[in-house]
Amino acid sequence: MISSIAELIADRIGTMPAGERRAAQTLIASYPMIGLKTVAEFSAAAGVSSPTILRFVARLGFQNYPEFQSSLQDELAAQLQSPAIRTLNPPSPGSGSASPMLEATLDNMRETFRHLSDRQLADIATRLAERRGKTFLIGGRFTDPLARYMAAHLAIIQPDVIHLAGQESMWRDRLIDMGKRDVLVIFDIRRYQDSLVRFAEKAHQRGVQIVLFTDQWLSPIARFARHVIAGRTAVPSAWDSSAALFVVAETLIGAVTRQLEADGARRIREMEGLR
Amino acid sequence: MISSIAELIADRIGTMPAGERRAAQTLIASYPMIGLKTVAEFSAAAGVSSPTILRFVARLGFQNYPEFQSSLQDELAAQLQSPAIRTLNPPSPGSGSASPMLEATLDNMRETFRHLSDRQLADIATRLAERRGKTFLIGGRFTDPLARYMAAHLAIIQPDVIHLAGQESMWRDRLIDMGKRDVLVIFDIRRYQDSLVRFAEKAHQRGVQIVLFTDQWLSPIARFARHVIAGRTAVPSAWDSSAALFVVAETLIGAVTRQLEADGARRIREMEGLR
DNA sequence: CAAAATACGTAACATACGGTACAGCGCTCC
DNA sequence: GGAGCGCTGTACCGTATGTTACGTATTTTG
Repeated sequence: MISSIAELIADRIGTMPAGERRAAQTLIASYPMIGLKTVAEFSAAAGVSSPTILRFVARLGFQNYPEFQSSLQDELAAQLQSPAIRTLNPPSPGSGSASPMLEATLDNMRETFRHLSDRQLADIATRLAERRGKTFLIGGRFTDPLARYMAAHLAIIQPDVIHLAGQESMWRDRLIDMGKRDVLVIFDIRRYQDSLVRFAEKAHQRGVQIVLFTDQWLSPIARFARHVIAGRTAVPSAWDSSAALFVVAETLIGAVTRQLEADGARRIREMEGLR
Repeated sequence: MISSIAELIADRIGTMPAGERRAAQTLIASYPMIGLKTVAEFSAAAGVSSPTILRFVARLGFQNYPEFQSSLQDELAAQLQSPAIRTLNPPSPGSGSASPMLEATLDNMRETFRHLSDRQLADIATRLAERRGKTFLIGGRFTDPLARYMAAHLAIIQPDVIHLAGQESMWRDRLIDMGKRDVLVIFDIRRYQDSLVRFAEKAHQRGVQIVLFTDQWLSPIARFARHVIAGRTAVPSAWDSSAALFVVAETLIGAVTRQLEADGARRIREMEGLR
């Protein structure tokens, strides 16, 4: 059953030629506001010509553009009048043909944060913000991108943020630079990598404070870690999901940024100047 | 402080003559839908003449009717785009005061998937699974980790998955290997990177099919893309959030894996053997 | 109660909006 | 490599829309 124009588009977008598909994507991207404007504005936003927009609405089954707009407006009106039914798509949260994957991921995040106190996050953020030493980040086979993501942001708001990439032997050489005043952020989920565990242990011996992102079964690195963040990873897929950890990472990035606001703002301005 | 047109009307309705007051009441009654229709319809609904409507919007301080409509639309858009602030939406059990960051992220994901049909995801997955050619992945400053994450998974279940890393000049040299049968997955969110846009354009000219992960404002690369995935990125933080795109990426990885199950399983076993 | 001012609607007008015909281009399929 | 088809944009057209001028009705004021 097709109840909204958005669904209608999703249903037919596959059969559309390139130009009309761009129109469809533009509309979906800022649904449905663009559709309420004039054909000229719509076409400009989509980067196509007016006739393409008209052919697009025609393909959706509307006689003309005004009819299409009216339909959008009716949809909007219905949405606004019953905020309860709002999220019009997932009528029964948790079911929907939508995506069991999405539902599981959302659940994972809620669960992850339920077991994560604001206090704990704040502590970690503070530790990362007080720049007594350097910040190292590293991850496993699938989680290294998370380390990179975090490093990319942190490196902008403070100095001495180092992502450990490449071969295992490369990291090991960096150990010599690491000491009590430094922090090591490690991402490690199943199947836990021996190389990471070994590395964490050595760092720990040198007095480095370890912040561990892992799954609910806890990587063995938890033994050495000062702070452990355990994220849910189970989803209906062949792979584990790192999405919950990703969100925690973003939250942390935000918190650190806030704490460094004064310093950070200056750094960011300087950086913008350099680009 | 007056922030909405509704407030503006409430503020001035006392000073209006009878006809304009009826117009005001009619608009408030079904706010703001009537205001988006034509002057003729508005006037009919209010039982007054067209000029009265025009005098009404003029009294509100607008130069002309279209300007008034644009203002209404902007207001609507703002309402729709921040689902979190919207009507006390059910805090969903287990959330509590926890983190506005988390709430915003969850909303972003729901919104992102609401605009994303199963069909579209399936199409992209199929395209990635039918290995006629190679699969290239690349991302921007903050999103390159997402490209890596996806590449790390895809590379396991199929051959010829290449993550384009390093300097811009490095990618350009890979262009020569790219052709009609290949797919290029690009991650690009604000602020869009010129280098990526240029690269996408050249790839497009070579006939490469582009799958674009971007934000709701659409990277200019959307012009060249065969498939566009627009994720919500707004969160209460100094940074944009890529979490929604991350989840889409994971979903896609899962879908591709399922399609390649037969082949994939064999490959995974072989790989395990090699380690 | 008269006269003026204000408000409102009718009707004419100009603009810009949606719609269409047509030609060029690229793509696919022999 | 060539022929056919389908998609797209340019240019133009008719019209519906917002806008304005003006005359009438209604209220207000001296």
